[in-house]
Amino acid sequence: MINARTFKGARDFLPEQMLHRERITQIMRNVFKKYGFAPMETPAIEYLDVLTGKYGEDADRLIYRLDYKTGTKDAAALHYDLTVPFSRVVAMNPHLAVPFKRYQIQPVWRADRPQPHQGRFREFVQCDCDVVGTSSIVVDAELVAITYEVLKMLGFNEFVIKINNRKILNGLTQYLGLSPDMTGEVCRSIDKLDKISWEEVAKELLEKGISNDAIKTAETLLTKSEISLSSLSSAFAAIPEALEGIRELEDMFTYLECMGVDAANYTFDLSLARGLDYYTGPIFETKLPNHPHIGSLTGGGRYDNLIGTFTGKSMPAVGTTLGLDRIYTAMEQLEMLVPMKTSTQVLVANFSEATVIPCLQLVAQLRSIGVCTEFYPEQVKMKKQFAYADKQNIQYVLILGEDELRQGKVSLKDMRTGEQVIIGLEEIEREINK
RNA sequence: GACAUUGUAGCUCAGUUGGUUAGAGCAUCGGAUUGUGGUUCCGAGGGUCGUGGGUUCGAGCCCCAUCAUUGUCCCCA
Repeated sequence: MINARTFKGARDFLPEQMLHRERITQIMRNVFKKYGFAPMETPAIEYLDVLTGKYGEDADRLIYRLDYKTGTKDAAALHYDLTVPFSRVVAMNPHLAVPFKRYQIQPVWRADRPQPHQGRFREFVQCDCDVVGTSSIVVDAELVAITYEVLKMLGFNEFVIKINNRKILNGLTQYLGLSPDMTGEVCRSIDKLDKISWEEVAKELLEKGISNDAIKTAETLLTKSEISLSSLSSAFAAIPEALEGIRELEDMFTYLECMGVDAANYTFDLSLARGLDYYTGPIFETKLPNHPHIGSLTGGGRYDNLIGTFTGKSMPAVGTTLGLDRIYTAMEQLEMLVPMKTSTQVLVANFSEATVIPCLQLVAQLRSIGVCTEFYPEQVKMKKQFAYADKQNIQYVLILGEDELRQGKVSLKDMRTGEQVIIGLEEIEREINK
């Protein structure tokens, strides 16, 4: 016998999960389309060299390499995200009308340690929307607006979209008198500020060889609960790159406000870093402040140099990912998902041999007017059929038995209230839509 | 990859200083005079106690190994 089991970090989704997941992605699709994004897909499998060298050293180790022909030019891997494959597509299709806006919903794979409670898996679904071909910060703002709109529609209230800019972080490193190649290290440490105290971060920075002076300087900027962009711009007055980043964010916030995004749900956060190497401009990430153990729900940013790694010519691009599994995990833990086992609204009971034909005609009629209807396939006790409806959370049971057939009527029971009425066929639709 | 945690029925767990035939709740299935669920009552099935060694007259319990789990870190959606 073979031990039936799922691969570590991968999951099956039964109907009660899939109904929710489909609802979530449907909301996303609708919002993406409303903002002018069109669907796209890329293969799950890519040549290894297409993927490597874009994410940073740590992340490269998490790419799922396939054993197939290792060490050859054909070395392959499962895609680690959807942004890099998308960039490859853009590089291969130079005549795309820009700005090109696409969304893409597919599983991705990462070879790290699963932590389901935090919403971390090896196989998980990313829902990306990206725009290439424009440097306008308007689209960066639109991506944040999309994130806001989707999360609001799903019923989230206490979420924060943190926004920062790689240009500001580069400026910060300069400001601290550190060499540019320290930016990554410094960012990784300060990024932890939402989880650990400044003292612990400072200790980590010291271990990384950052001078005490630099740490002291950093402290004045990072330990203010919320440092404003304007106060930062006076601190960074002599650093042109940082000033540019600050201006971009000021514009972004203006746009967000006029698009009606609630300021309670987004904030500038100097400590937001994001690990992926390819980001160049604004970056953003959504967290639930009351549930910090759940990783970021969404994350994205501008990556103006990524497509250039395939073409040699840089091309502005910005995108964000909505993490279906993170969102789902959060909704599960916050008890935002009402139990659902089926879309069926009406179960027609199978009373006897003599009523099968009229029942099937009734079922067809209900389906033709868009009512999701099931006919119980076997003639078993009513008790069993009602118990099935109950277990499946089907709201209505319809009986067309011999008595009803004689009267030309049906019995309709509302399983939630327990009420049962005898009505004519033409009244069914009105009754279940009551 | 580092540290910690836990492995007993499908699930959640009891199981005394080591002592007969390993228990409960939930879930599943069947029944309570044959046209009605979610409440109740009765009954049934289901476990080589993660695996392999060792100690012992005797191991679910003690020892060693191994596999797996879960959590934190790292990093991320």
